[in-house]
Amino acid sequence: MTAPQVLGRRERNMQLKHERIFAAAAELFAERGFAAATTQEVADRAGVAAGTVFRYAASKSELLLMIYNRMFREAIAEGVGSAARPMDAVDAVQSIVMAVFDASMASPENSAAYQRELLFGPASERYRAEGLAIVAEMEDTIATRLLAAAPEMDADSARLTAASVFAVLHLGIARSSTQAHPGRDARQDLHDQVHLILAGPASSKTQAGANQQQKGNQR
Amino acid sequence: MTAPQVLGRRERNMQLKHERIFAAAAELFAERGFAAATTQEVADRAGVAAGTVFRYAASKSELLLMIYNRMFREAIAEGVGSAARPMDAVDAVQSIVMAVFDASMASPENSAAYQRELLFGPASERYRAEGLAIVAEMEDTIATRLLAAAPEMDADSARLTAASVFAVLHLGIARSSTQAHPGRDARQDLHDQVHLILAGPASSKTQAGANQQQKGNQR
DNA sequence: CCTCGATAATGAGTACGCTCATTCTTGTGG
DNA sequence: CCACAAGAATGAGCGTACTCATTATCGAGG
Repeated sequence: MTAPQVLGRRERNMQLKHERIFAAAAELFAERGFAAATTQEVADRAGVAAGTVFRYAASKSELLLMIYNRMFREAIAEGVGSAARPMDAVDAVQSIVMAVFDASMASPENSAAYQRELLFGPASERYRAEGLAIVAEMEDTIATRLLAAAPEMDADSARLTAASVFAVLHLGIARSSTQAHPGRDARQDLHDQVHLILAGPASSKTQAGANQQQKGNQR
Repeated sequence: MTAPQVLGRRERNMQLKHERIFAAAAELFAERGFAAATTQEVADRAGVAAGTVFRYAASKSELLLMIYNRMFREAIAEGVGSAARPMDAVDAVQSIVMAVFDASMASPENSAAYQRELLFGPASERYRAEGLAIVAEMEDTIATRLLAAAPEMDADSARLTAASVFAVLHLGIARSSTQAHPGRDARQDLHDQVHLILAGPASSKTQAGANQQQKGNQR
């Protein structure tokens, strides 16, 4: 259905191995967590030798990036989707941010590891570059949305504001795994932070107003 | 000979070893970078066995946290100090943020590693907890300063805004080591981001304008 | 079909962070 | 001064991510 099968056995096998390794890693990370899973286990489950894993991913982290880049992209798409209907720009950005955050909460520990590897890992690696490109796209989308709602704003401010929104999202995901602020509702805090960044302190009527809005009304 | 010697040889030796290990780690990380230095080298330079290092620091990361917590604290104090004279609240926060950022630029790679370990490391460790407390203090200081300038603002908004400022600083330090945005001036971007967060999009004229603004313009 | 160059796969080897059973040191009571 | 308990120091050993010389496999040309 896709391309004509000009693939020889060699390329075919490589493609299958790539898929098996990817799938094995995804399963193991989901079952036991990124930190606890070993590359040997990934190799075993994929039915390849230990060294073979590293012909398909430069590092263990790259396996995580491969897997979560997809999740990240899909969450953004979902958030953009629910922002499609006419909507206040702030709410549109919120729906993107909260979609990513909610997706992260499916496995907070692995998502935190993803954020860590994405932003602090070696830049040379392929899937990290891909992940950073997704971040850049997300920031672009947000900046564009802000500009559409406020054409008098200059482009650089919109871009920097979008970067700040991502920074807050990044730290929100990071802190959700390590219970740095145990008493707080991380989701609500993130929502309020984005609101404060986009609408400014002046526009927040009261804290109660920002804080008490219904949990379910985002999307 | 200095303090009253109530210490036995035992405690005295432990104290000296702690200092030697701390100093050896600081030197090695400065010379070769955190990632390249090994705990064996730290032990050798401190004149102790490999295992002894781990009686004084729970992990290699803890060595880094020990060292950079001090730098972080001092940078904040310096920033707070230069914000002591009467000053616009936005500028006061800027002086804190930029002091930390500038201090980080003395060794961007290690500072990025510090941010990584601080926010993503295991919470149980002693020096990480200490570092997080410094972050909390910094956010408190910023929140208090914002409230002083705008008493009508509610406390939670100030706190969340301060957290956003830290998030942007954190990511700024992270990106300064990995050249994620090569064409950009990271310092200027950080400055502008803080300005946008604190003063809101409406008040920003241009990038240059944000940089060159007068000190006296009240909010 | 056979040969042979290219390259994919292998798995023992390496480096390094960290552990822990053992050894050494210190302070104390007799 | 000696014996001994507490606990600090040691360093060989372990687990794991990653490497690389060697081996297995593929595909093209004869």
